[in-house]
Amino acid sequence: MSRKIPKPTDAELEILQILWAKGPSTVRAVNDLLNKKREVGYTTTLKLMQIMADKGLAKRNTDSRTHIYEAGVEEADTQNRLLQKFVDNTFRGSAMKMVMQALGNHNASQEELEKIKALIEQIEDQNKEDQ
Amino acid sequence: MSRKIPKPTDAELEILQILWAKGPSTVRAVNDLLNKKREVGYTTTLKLMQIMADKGLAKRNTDSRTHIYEAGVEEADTQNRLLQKFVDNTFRGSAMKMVMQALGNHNASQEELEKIKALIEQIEDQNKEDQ
DNA sequence: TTTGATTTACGAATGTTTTCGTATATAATT
DNA sequence: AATTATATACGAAAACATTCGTAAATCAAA
Repeated sequence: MSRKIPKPTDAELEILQILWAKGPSTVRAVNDLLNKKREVGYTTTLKLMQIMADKGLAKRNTDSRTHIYEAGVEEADTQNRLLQKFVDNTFRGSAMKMVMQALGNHNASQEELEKIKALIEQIEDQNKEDQ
Repeated sequence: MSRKIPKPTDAELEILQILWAKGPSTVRAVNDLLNKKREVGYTTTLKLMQIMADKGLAKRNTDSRTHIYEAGVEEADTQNRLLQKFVDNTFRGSAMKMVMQALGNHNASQEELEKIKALIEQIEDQNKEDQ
């Protein structure tokens, strides 16, 4: 059993963001949060979360009448998978091209730049070891 | 006239990549290239390219019987728009988080890292001027 | 207990994207 | 000229994603 968990759709990703940020939640709670951004019917959210549970994108606890849902996939893993696909589709696989564009567009603070520099140094050290 | 050009779908983006890379092309040429990656029927590609022409995502020259299509949107612009949306959806708007993940995942060469470092310095200089 | 509120389940309508069959026209080949 | 190959046009089927109405069950309040 246990088939491969599919790529979340946009609406599913929106819900995953909430589950990742808030942890185990009711449909009501998720729907309330969604409605701070845009209008969504309760049963719409319910249906999506049921589908997500089917797909394995979410887990649910049905012990009490009010079911509790939590993310069934890890945030970093999922982001990486989506990132990989996005880079392939949009930047023809060139992660570096994307990074350059993102850096160029975004108004990076000094603090952020320092973090990136630190990471780059780390990678450079790694590269040296690999030689 | 000239209404807003919409975000390309996945299949449309795949075709745009080819048009960006190869320049003006026939449906046949695009379809052949697509088929190196996955099986697609000729009329499927044709239909998509016609839709893209309708939307403004592609331009076409119908002078000869065999129409010539070219990209109707610029590569960098389109990538940036899609990047913005992707960062919002997947990284809750944090471009930096995404950059860090991309750098971490990807096996960056020394040359690539140098480019990024150069860009960072450039941004830092910019930041200083802004003070 | 009766009424009203909240929840899940189910199915179907709606909307969008992708795919392709068929018809028709034009060009190339024999 | 007749046949075959290649092209566009059109429409609709198929696949997928989103939305919501309605019913049934459970809980809370009057």
